[in-house]
Amino acid sequence: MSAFLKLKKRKDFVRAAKIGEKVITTSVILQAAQSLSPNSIEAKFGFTTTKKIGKAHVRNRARRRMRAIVRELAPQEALNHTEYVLIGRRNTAECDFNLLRQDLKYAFRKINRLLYGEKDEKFSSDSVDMAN
RNA sequence: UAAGGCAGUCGGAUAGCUGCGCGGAGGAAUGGAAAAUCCUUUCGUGAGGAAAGUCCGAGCAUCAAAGGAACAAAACACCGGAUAACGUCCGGCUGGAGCAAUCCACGGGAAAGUGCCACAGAAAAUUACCGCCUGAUUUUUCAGGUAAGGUUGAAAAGGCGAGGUAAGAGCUCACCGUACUGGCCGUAAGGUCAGUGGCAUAGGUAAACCCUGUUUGAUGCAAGACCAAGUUAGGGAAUUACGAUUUAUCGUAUUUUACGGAGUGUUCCUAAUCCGUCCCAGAGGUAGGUCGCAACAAGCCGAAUGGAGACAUUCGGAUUAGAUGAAUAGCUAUCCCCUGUGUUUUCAGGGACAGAACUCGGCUUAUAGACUGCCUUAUUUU
RNA sequence: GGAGUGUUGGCAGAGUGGUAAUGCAGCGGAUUGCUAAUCCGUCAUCGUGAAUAGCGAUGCACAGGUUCGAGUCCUGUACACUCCG
Repeated sequence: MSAFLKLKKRKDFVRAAKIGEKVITTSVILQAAQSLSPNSIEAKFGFTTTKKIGKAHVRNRARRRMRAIVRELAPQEALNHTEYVLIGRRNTAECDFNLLRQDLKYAFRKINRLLYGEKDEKFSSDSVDMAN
């Protein structure tokens, strides 16, 4: 099993886009929404790469790089009961990996603040503790 | 050595750490147990020559049977061969390009018919404006002959030269082209030699309709098969027969054969199937899952034999991708190659085209760079 | 994965194989004291040129082919859009 749970339904992706919050960086776009079902405790992730960013092998590469970073950052940055959607951009497949990591880290922190406000900072830190 | 042509091979390599899909094996948990799910350890394995475009041909599956006939629609088209099949491949022919090796060509039929050929031009298909010649008339016309010369155009009734004539004309002749006939060579397309016809068989276009011949049923793994949560539930009205009675209600049974109807572009045939009192539910089947589908194939590699070759036959050998919001990644080091700076080292940047989705045979398109073999031409040396 | 449709000036949109229509926008001029409306002209690109004159060449997504001649017919490529669960 992979280190994180995946989003599989189109419905979930659309909900994250419409209801949820959105943060845009130069290398990647992050969307997030609170999970509906009470059963799912852990954070879930989905990846989108449109035809706009390139041909099939470029899209594959972008998706793999995003997945690699999420695997690295998810334990520290992602919150429980939340569904995240990452959308690839034109330079996702080619840019420096460190830049991608910085962008995503920033995006995670900003979106968590937007989603839960300042109050839930504690909750966030709790989850980090739990993850650790 | 330089330039070129053809055929073929490869498509960065190695190591380490952290991870992912699939398969095998072991362990732990849930569970009465099995199955199943999930966690974990370990071993194995994990993109291409085009995986691409979806342009052809097959397997496979469904449509009652892929069975027959006609029509419609579509594709193909020099000749011979190869192949499971093909619009593919091989060898030849014809025409064209090149000094040559070699390359290119949808390359049947225009004397079955129909259409179209703008503008220009007398005329774009059974043509005659100017002209030339003869005769009449007379000072510009008429009748006849002619298709040499002129203009237009992409294209104007074989070309060129000589004879001939009132002027001309294949009218006659030589050479070339072309058509027909015959001999020889070739399986054939065709080649070649000889003869004959003067060519009234009078132009082009079939990637215009069409004609001739050959081939093709349709739909594509989102085909299709199986399991199946949830949801819904049941019966109601009618025909006929019988029985009961409250004489218009209830109960039970029935709606068979014959006959009619039905269906893959259309019509028909063969034999089979289904439906037939009607409506609706049920029969089933949605979400989801399993199979199809993962090591076996008209496949690949090597050798021998046959063949001019495509290829065939025989023998031997190798083989583990299998996802389904979809696995092959991230980082580091060393080497290799390219570009820049440049004497070199160092340094910096970069690594073509591109990602399996049921499986094969082709075609087409994209592709940095490297290598191998053979052939042609030119130059130099021996 | 599969099945189809399309691409024409800045925008919309016609176009039997034979001179690339038309409308809107833009630009120039007329009209007006000024503007709007109206009317007239121009309006793809390049070269030549003093020139928004004239002339020539290239243009209908791109590249080949058939034809005397392709926006149109044939083949391939690119891009855009639609449908099938």
